[in-house]
Amino acid sequence: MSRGPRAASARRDWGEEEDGCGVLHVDMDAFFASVELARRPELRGLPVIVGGRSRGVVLSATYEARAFGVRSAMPMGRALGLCPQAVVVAPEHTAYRDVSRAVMQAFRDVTPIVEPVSVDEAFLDVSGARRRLGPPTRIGAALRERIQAEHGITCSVGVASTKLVAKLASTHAKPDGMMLVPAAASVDFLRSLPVGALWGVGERTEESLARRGIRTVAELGDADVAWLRSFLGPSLGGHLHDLAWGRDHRSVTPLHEDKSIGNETTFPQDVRDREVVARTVLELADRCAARLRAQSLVARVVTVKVRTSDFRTVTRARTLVSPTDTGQEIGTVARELVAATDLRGLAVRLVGVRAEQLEERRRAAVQLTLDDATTEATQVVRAAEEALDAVRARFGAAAVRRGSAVTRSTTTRTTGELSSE
DNA sequence: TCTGGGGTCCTGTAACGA
DNA sequence: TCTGTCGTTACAGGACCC
Repeated sequence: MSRGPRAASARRDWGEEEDGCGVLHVDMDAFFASVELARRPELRGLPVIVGGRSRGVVLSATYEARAFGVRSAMPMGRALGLCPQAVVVAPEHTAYRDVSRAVMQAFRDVTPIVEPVSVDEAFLDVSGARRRLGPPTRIGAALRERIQAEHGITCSVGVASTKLVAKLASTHAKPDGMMLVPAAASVDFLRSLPVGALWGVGERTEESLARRGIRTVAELGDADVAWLRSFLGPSLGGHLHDLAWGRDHRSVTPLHEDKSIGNETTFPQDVRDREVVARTVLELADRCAARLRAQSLVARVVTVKVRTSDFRTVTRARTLVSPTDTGQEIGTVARELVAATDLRGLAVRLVGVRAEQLEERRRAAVQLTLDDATTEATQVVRAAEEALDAVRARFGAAAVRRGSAVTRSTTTRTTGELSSE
């Protein structure tokens, strides 16, 4: 869901000239909630909130729920306070992923230059498809029709000359609309918006700018760049000033390499028992490692994240001697990092494990300079974990768990390091 | 109101080797 | 041998995105 604010008196019509407007931004409307409505038509017309457990936040909400002030990322308690009659649906991520894949494929039928931004949005470069399929707005309309027909969900499309403007245009077209911003109108369009609409301006930056009297993109553009850099930093200051004048040279790039892979979890209740925390860290490390292996990647850095009951977050990282993709190695390092963290006597709210500095396993294997015994031991561990990957692929993720990650009462049935259930 | 989980990127600081 | 400096790297924290 797009967070960016719109201008209160936003103009929707900026002209019809499509020359040079080769960038489409397609954004599903209330994606998770819409998929749920398509799966369960009896919910249509009702305020529906997709969200997690007691400590969760709103992941998505239908426009009926939004009418009560419900927004994404809002704590569930508050959302239900605003809209007590809302139907709360637990998220079904595999369903969303399936729809997402099909929608992305529909985009690729139009152009090979598709850059997914998240499960529910993507940029398309359609400048090469014009002769075959017509002007960008015709392509956008066809896509909207196809997605509605095949999946029963609506989306909004922004058409512009740059990614930033296309993205903002789709936000203004919501819900279930399309908006074209001709290249010549880009700067006027941008200047009509509040600064918070720009990518990279979140709550903090918006506040910082407001304190200095800057509330609109026009005011940002007219400000002195050196002055902006002095309090926003050299990178962000220059970048935002460029965006304010429509200078956005980022192209639509279909290829994307993961920079990190991580898993984290918030406990239903804050946890004081360090053993429970350690067990959870091992489970997260295993999930992380399995994802690395699935992508044939290895990681050189292991990072842990611990959030205490006062919502303070601490991260600790360690660079490994050689990159790895085994849960055992990642888990050992992660557990040590967590154990060495000073929690000031507070209970733990969340723990996370992340693998960083990723490289292809094939390439990393050539560079390994480990002695033979260590290499052999690592290979044995990896072979065992790969066997578990195969079991999980067949019988589900819960089919096998690490012995040390299982509570005492269940380990009585097991004898080895790994237990199956 | 009480704050998820998946990420990326930037910045400041400390450590280190030349 | 000691000290200062400079560039690089690692680490920690935080802002931001969906």
